[in-house]
Amino acid sequence: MPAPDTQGVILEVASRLFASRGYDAVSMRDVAMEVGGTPANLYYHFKDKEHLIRATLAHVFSQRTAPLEKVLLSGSRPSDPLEIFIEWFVGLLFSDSVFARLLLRELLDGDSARLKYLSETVFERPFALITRVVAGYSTPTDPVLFAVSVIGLVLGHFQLAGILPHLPGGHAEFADPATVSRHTLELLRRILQAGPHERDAH
Amino acid sequence: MPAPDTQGVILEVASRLFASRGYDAVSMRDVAMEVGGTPANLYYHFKDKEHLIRATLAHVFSQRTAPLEKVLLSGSRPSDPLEIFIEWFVGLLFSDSVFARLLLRELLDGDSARLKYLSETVFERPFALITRVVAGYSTPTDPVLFAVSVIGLVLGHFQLAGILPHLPGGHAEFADPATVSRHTLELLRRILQAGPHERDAH
DNA sequence: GTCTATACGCGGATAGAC
DNA sequence: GTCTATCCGCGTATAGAC
Repeated sequence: MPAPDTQGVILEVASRLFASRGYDAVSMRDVAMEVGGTPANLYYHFKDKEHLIRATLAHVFSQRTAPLEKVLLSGSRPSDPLEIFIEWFVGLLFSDSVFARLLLRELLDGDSARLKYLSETVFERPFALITRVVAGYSTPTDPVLFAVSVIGLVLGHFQLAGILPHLPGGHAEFADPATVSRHTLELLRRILQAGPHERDAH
Repeated sequence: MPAPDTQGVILEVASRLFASRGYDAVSMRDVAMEVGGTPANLYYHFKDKEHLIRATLAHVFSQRTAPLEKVLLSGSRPSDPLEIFIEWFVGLLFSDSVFARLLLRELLDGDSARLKYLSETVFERPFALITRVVAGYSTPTDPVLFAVSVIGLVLGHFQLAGILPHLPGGHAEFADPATVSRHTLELLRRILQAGPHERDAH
């Protein structure tokens, strides 16, 4: 077994806490306590709280998006890449709340510098992959813009899942991954088939 | 002119600060200072911070969503209700960062009790209205689920607007309201036209 | 690497005068 | 209604021993 690897343990604990409660609501004391150490030791491994946050984000985002490349290549032949992506992304969001919540936190509160940093270090690749996937279809507008729609649609469904049960007509099943996955795919297929380029598609 | 109305002033200031920095990062002192008063006086008007937050949210959400009913009715005839809604919602999100950010904050961090409270007091009506709008078209699946897609799609575009300029191919114009509005409408129209119920629509 | 001890300001919240 | 004064715990961060 590998050495205890304190840094890794800290990042795991921090990612869980930051994701569920937010950066401000989680103190260095909280993280240290749950790691089984002291705040002082955290400051040995990370210069300050901001650096711990950045390291946590980079760790989680890069780790979780790394499989995408493989997933897209190794899909079973009959399914199309868009389906593979949607199912992977929906599955990730709904099953991995650490990833999901940290991502939404950054989109909401990440300052421009942090977003730029994260884009360059981790998001560029996966976003380019998704753009290339949708570019394989005959998109009604610019593929990049359409990629944003695809990601946004899934993200939106995930976010609304929490409030949906309280809204009129909002059955709980509308907020489950299988439904979201099937439904968004259905919508996207209709868009992809309805265009004037229909003949060239597929 | 109406009386100074301290409560209202507090809510305005609080909504601005909470929206931009988050609840934890804004102290009662911060709010008091910007209001031109003291923390003690805030506690005269609101039991504690949690109550101030709830009052702020209810204030902002109900105020901003109130016009929706009128907007949907008074649309110029040639445009369809979905277009009216999309343009209103996109415009609201992109022009009113207080509303937009508080909404996203709640979807992310609102506990179930607060989401239930907000749903019952302010979101039920607008959501039902939107559901009814989309139900006027031949939606491919359940109208409620489709309403979630419509809201989610717009919300997703708005959220990604902040990071888009840093991503490959992410031109700044893709993140502006006019583009988002036009583009999402284009997508939705394709979905609405592609269904097997096409003949019955419109 | 990890600890103990500690500095010091800021946080929510209340008592009681005006 | 609004203030001054205050309590007290918790926050980040560091010094220095082990």
